[in-house]
Amino acid sequence: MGIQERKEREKERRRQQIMVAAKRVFSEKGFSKATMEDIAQEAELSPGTLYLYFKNKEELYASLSLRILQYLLLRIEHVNAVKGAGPDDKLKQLMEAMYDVYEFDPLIIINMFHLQSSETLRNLSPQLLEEIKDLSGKSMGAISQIFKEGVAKGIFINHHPVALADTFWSVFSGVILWLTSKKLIDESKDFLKETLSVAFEIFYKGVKAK
Amino acid sequence: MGIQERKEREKERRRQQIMVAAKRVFSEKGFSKATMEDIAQEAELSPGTLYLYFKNKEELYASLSLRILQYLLLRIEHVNAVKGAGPDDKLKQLMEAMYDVYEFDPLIIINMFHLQSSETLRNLSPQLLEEIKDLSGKSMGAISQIFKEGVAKGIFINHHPVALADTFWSVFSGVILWLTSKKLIDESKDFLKETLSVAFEIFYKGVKAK
Amino acid sequence: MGIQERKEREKERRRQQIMVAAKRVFSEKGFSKATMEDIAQEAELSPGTLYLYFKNKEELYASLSLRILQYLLLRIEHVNAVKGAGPDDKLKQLMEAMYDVYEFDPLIIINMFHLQSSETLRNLSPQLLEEIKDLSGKSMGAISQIFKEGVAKGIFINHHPVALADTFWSVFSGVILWLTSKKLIDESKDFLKETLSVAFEIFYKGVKAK
Amino acid sequence: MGIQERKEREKERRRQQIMVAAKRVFSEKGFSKATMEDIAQEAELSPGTLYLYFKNKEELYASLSLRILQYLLLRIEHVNAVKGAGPDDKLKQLMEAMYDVYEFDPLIIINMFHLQSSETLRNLSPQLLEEIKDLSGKSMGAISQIFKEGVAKGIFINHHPVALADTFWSVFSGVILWLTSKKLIDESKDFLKETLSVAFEIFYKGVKAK
DNA sequence: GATGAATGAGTATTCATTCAT
DNA sequence: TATGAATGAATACTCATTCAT
Repeated sequence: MGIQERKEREKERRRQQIMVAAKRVFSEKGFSKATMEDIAQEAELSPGTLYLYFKNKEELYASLSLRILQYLLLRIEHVNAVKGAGPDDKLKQLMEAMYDVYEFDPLIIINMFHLQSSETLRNLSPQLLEEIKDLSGKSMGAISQIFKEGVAKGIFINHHPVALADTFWSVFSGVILWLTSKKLIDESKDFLKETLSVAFEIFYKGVKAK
Repeated sequence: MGIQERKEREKERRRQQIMVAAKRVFSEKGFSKATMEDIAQEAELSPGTLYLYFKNKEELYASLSLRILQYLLLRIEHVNAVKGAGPDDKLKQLMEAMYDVYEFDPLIIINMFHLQSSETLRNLSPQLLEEIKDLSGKSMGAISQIFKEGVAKGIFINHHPVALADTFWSVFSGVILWLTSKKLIDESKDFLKETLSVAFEIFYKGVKAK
Repeated sequence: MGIQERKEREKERRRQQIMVAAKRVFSEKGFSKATMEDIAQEAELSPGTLYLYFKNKEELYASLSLRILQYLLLRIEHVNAVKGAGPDDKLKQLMEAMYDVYEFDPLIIINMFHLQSSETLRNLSPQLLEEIKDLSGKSMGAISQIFKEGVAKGIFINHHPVALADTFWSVFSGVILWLTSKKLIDESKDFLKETLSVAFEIFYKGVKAK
Repeated sequence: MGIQERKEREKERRRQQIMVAAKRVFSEKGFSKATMEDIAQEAELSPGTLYLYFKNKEELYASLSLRILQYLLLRIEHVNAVKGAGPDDKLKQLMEAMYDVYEFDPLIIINMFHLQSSETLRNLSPQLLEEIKDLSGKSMGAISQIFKEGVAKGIFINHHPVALADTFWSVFSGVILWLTSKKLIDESKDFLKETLSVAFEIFYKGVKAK
């Protein structure tokens, strides 16, 4: 078992090593332009080895999303679990959590969108697909929960919590993508943070009842 | 002259025919997965013919953006030109305009983002590139103008008009992309419209001073 | 018949117009890289029109050779026909004739070689093929005739006249191609003439008996 | 080390295998008409494999020239290095060397000419380009050296050694090309050898002083 | 005759994936 | 397990040739 375990750990280490390399390469070139050769080189492995750990290119890409989704859920649940904090506070903390997640892996937004391609989904193993769906659902549920409380207590405007959660996520991803497209992010992280602040301030003010 | 003119029109008709086909195919498969063969088949033409009207795949794709950008600018300028309307009204009309633009061509957001790729830009003819830059700039300028007025009159919160315009666009594109990724748009246009309304309402309330 | 004749002449004029353009384009780009579109543009005609006068690209190219071969034969026969001139004189005049032919159309050498490609021959009409073979044979025969006389009179070394004729032609084409490959011709026509002189001088001295 | 070495040798073997196939195919069809598919088939490999060993079609073609140039230089330098041999002898040996080179690879002439195309040069890697230029230069230099000696000793006519070297090469390539174009080479190697002899004899006699 | 738009077969090149070692 | 050489299907783009007008 000790041996079994060590092997298991070693295997996980390799997966991580590949994913780190893949993240860098996908991040720089995008999914289509990045080649498995690129990733193998970045990971200092041979192309063949990649296929020992990931079924194919799509699954390697998707597994990146899985990791970030895990982190996302962790952070959001942590916000939700704080005792004694009102929806107001939680919303603010949620904003910060989202920013941290983005810092942890700026690809998060692109990942989330790429994942939806039916072509991509077709190539994933059912197990991975299931995990991703599960994590996405839980994350959105946790965000909704915050809004549910706020609406229930009359602190937030009377919209369906899921709609508010969707809108919250939209604002966040919209800002990221917009700034990315304007090439403003690479030049200045401060600018991104500031713009996100403005966006959230507006969102926050707009969300409050009365 | 009649002949010259008719030929010109015929040529334009073909361009449109190809663009309509391209829009469908790109829309379904995305830029990388769509092949020129696909588009030719959809347009009921041979692959070679596409190249009589568009320099290459990138330029065909970009020309789709050009058309939508033209329509976008038209609508925004129209909003701005209304006499006697306050920033409040204009903002509401701007929201409606954006929705119309989206209905005119749902690919608008994806187009805008794809366009930024430096690889893409490299392959465009300087003329087309110039036109696109010009139109994008003008559109964003027109949106900023509305916010400039609102801020100047103390109706909107005191943020830089360009920042507000960016945020406005972010909210819009974020909602679209988010719902697209959830495959909710195809299933229900009403749901999109409603979600956009919620998002804009929140944005609108958040933007108002006091 | 007047009408018939005028049409005939008009048709010939067009053929010439196309051939002049083709010569320029082939000369600049070589056979494979030159496109029918290029030639049509140079001739200020449409691509389709080219096919009214020439069966295909190969035949257009071959017809250029035909013209130059006609001129070549004319010049060589003229040298041969001079009364009272000895083989010595004739050889010198032959050298000059060759140079004139080259000036008339520098493509002559390349043409002669390209023509041999079995792929090319396959695409020629039997009639054109026959004409070309006929002209080539006659030209080489006429050159051989000069050497035949020289050998018979003991003025030239005792080699088979055809071998000498082949060698003569080889020296000429060899110099042209060699200088072309060194890009020396375009830069200086004088250099070509001088090098040809040296080559012919050597040839001349080597050819003389004793 | 043993492994490293064996791999290296295996790799070189593959390069040779491809080059042999390429030589055959280019030889038969010429550069433009030969396809990479043809070559792959001849080499009993897949098209993709060719690109593991050669950057592109141009470079594969050029590498054929490189090999023949290496052999050419080897032979010429060997002639030049013979102690006690006069320019006369060396010239004769040079003739034989040239013939051997031709037998080693009959494509030599065509290769040399194709190489000059600026289009071709553009597609070569700088390293390969440099090697080719270097070898060509050295070969011509070595030939010139023989003539330089002959002229200095008053054995050869008083022309610039480089001019004589150019002429020598011209005669050689001219004969080859001319006979090739007449399809005489394939039918009878003896005929080529004889014609080359005649040509070189003439050249030799013409080159001698007095 | 002349046109030039349309064709579609042809080709170099790339790259995800496999498999013998 | 790991390798990386080999594969071969896939694809953007070109261009000689045709044919309706």
